Amino acid sequence: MGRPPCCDKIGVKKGPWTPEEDIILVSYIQEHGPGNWRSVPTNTGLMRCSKSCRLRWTNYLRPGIKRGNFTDHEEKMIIHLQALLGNRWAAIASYLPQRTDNDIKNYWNTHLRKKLRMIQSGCHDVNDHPHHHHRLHRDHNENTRPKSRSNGISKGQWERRLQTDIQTAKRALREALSLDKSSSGSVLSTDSSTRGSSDHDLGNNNNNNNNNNSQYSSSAYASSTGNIARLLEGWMKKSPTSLVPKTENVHGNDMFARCPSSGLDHQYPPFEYNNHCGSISDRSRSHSRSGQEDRDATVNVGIFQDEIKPVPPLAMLENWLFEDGLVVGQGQEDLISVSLDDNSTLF
DNA sequence: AAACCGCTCAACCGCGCTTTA
DNA sequence: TTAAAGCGCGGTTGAGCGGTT
Repeated sequence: MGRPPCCDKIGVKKGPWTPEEDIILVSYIQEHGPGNWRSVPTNTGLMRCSKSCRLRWTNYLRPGIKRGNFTDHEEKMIIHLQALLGNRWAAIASYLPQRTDNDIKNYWNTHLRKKLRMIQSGCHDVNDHPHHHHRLHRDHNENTRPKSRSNGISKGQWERRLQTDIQTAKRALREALSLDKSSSGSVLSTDSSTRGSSDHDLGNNNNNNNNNNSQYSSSAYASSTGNIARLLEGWMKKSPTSLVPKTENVHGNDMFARCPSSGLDHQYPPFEYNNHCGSISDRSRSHSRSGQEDRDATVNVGIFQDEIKPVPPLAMLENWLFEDGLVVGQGQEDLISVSLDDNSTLF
């Protein structure tokens, strides 16, 4: 007997969420906090599956989410984190607290994978005009994520393969980024022409001044989402201290100034972000995947305590990536040994 | 102007894994 | 120990949009 569905399929609404539904969901979470999703449809009257509610919250309604154009820096972070971690989108998203794993996955699939493929194939014409390229092929073989789940490779094989993959990815990445640096316009830069009106923005601007997408167009629903965001903002301002992010902008455009997750920075984050490069200085090197330790670290931090996860020090990753073979920076061997010998630390 | 086509992305599904009671 | 609940992810779908013909 298999696992029962998270909800019965009868009478469950599917499809895009309406602003009214968003408000209902947000109001409920405002009162009860996220979690116990199974009870959400029951208690709110939403004709939605509990999983759908959770996804809607985590991907779109949760405070601190930035939507819309990815900055060059975010793009580069995604690229080299993907090279490091494979398609572990949640892990990657933990370094970009304003972005959701779904958002990053979509961005990777629709933009970055294509760009990297073109770069690696020696084609430098990476203008991302939608009509200059054929539809993305679903090339599943290029995933670097270990597929131990599906193919049952052993941990040893997994690690060797990961190490090989990492080396390959690092080479490719160095090439890509050197191309990027050598050109006046970033090779990997976000092509705003491809993003157009489909970019949804919660009414917040990115504080990256290098990002020239100062004007976003927004769809009707984006503005609806913006309304929800404003509703949340108001709620945050009047909420008890434990729930109130100590920032005037809960949607966190100033993530690098207030990090790790603006709007969530009241959660005693283990890392600080560098304002400009976005790197993370390690405040607490020793974190554990142990649930108890995580819980201990986030005790009494409010209703969003499940939304911050400790992440490995990105500065180390960056140093390792960019300085590999050039300068043996402090911590590189550490990182390699950590990542390959102590999975509990990195993963 | 309309049909067609390709792209984007929100949303869904299914599955395996982990956590919790 | 077990089942339920939740999480993370890969894969996919389809509406909406914009460019091309």
